[in-house]
Amino acid sequence: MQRPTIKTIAQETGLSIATVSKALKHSPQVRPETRAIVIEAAERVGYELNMHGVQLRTGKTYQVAAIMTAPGPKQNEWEGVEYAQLLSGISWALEDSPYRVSLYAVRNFEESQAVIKQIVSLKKADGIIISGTRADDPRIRTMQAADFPFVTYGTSIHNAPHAYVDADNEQMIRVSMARLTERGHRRIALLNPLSDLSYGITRLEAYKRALEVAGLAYDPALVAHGRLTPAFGRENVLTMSELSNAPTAYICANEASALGAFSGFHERGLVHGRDAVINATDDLNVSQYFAPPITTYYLPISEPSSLLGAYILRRMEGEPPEALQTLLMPNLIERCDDRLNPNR
Amino acid sequence: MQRPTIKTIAQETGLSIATVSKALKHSPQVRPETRAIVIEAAERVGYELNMHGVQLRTGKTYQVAAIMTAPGPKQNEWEGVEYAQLLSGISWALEDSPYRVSLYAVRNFEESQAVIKQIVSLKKADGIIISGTRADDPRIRTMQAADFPFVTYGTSIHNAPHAYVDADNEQMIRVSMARLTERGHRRIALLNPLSDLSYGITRLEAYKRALEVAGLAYDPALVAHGRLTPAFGRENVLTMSELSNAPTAYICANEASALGAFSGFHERGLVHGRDAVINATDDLNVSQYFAPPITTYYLPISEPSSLLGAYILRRMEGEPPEALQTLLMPNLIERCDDRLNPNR
DNA sequence: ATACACGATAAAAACGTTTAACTTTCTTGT
DNA sequence: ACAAGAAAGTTAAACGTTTTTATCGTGTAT
Repeated sequence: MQRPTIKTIAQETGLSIATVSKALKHSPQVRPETRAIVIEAAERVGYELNMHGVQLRTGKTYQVAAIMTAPGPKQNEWEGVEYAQLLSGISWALEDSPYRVSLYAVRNFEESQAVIKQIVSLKKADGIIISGTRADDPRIRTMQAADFPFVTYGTSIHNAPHAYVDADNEQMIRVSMARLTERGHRRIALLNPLSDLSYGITRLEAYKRALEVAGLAYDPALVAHGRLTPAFGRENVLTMSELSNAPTAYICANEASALGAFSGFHERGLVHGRDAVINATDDLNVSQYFAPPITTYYLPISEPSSLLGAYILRRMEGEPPEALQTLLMPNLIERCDDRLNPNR
Repeated sequence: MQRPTIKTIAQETGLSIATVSKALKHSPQVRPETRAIVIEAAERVGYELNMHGVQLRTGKTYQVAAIMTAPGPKQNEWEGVEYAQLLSGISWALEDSPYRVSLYAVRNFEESQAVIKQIVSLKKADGIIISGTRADDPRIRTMQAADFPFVTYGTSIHNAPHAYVDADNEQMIRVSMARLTERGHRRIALLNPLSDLSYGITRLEAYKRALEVAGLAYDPALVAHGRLTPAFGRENVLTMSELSNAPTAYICANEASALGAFSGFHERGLVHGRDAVINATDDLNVSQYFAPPITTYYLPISEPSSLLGAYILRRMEGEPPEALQTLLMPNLIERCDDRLNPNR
């Protein structure tokens, strides 16, 4: 038994395939009664739209490309793990639409650039979702030049307006810094993502402004940029804690680097809350299981991810990008007093 | 300017589209000289195969469906994070093929069953990769009944032979247990995945056999089944450590539950190496950053994931499933002596 | 010389859908 | 009563590819 097509329904109902097609798409050109007949027949024979026919005819792919930058197969660092939740969130947001998530894993920025050019020029998808945006991102320019729908996870600084979702990094750092300086911290380290990433820049600038407000000097030795792995967090605690004027607080850009920072504490014999404290941003809700639990900004990854999915749908329907821009403010979870206490 | 098709090449060369099509697919029906002309013209005009035409004509989708079971959007536990690396590994394995990874996020087993039935009956993909296999897995039966190519991450126990990749859980538990009993442990807790999962059963049975070998009694109070979140690890340490005869070693099925176990230690004031030890399986290489680092079985997730990709390709080409079965043995990394030492 | 096979190419049909253009029937305003 | 227009269908073409079948020389055996 062959899979039924609109032709099957046409024969079944005595109508033409054109009418069947129109009826199924709720075209006003067909009478409600006729439509009812078609729908009934469709259900009776178990009809399901064959996307291949649609794709060929319309040129639409009904694919949303998710570009996932992950380090090569050989590097097995704990990095980018939040991508799993990000992808499933996007996937769920598209659930009731005809769109599917098509995965493009790339190793680095250059590859992502090449992949995006390909998707755009060969129209391998109808929309693109990228992350890891740079201050001036050439991928964004590529997609804008081709008028191709896309949403970014992360803002850009020098690009023309586009749809994005991001955490409010500026506010996070501002509040974090105020809170720490209030509690007596004078030497605060910033463990930041790679310096070409847009949110790295945002965070650094907010950090500098906060120092100024608190009347503290900016010391480049307390700022590190790198891939946000546990190794990165560990290395920097090892180095910075040896400074003559070591930091008493570390602000980690994610949970992985925070875990690594703890590892550095352990190695150096530092006690959290006595010698220094760690604050972090966490979108996997894992910092509460650290020993001790630490103060974090928590933004459940499901929120930005479902927004990304919703926004790409609306973008593909032609909604202007200006209406699709959101900065989400993570929740401050104070698991720790974060004042240094010499008796601990 | 329109995108060039085989028709463009046909006009360009004066050949028919049939010949062009055959030439491009290296059919023996066309002379080498003719083929050379076609290839040259194709490159000159920048021809790229349009998959939609192929898909409609051949019925092949060139999609590999990756079924990803992740808890619903509302639950933001640190679970399933290794999926990101798993997906990127699969995606890379398919890189040089015409196949793409199409993501299907599901919330639970029932949904995955429904999704698989749909993919199989509506031929929404050419192959399927699933994980979280059960002892007797109905999804496997569905796919086998339809003679649909698939590979599982995880073995099954009662199903007919199929292509799979898995870690060697039996050996892992056997060696782990021998090592711990050798070091004097008499009360060993097993933090296991959900009991309907195939590898949960494998691990439990290996655990029981190891107890027997060591002449130790099986105590159900030392075995827990559940979703492998940090919360799970923590809860079980909290409970088990209160037993009159508390365990001196915890074997955790993944790094998330191990992290949670540490959190339980901290809560109860237990010291790792003095009161008890934690061993784990880890495919993200994160246990080395625990404080202290713990002994783990480490299997870089890139290995099984690239195998999964390679196997589904071979399976779709018709290779029999019996040739595509691999148990990978993780590396034992001893970061800790794991003997209890009261002076620590 | 004639039939035959063979090698290389062309013609045509098909996959399932959408949509522009057309036809027929019915309604409506004058 | 009649032209104009709307409403509801139908016809046919098109998207890009593969594949079956047909065509046409050309070389070979009888």
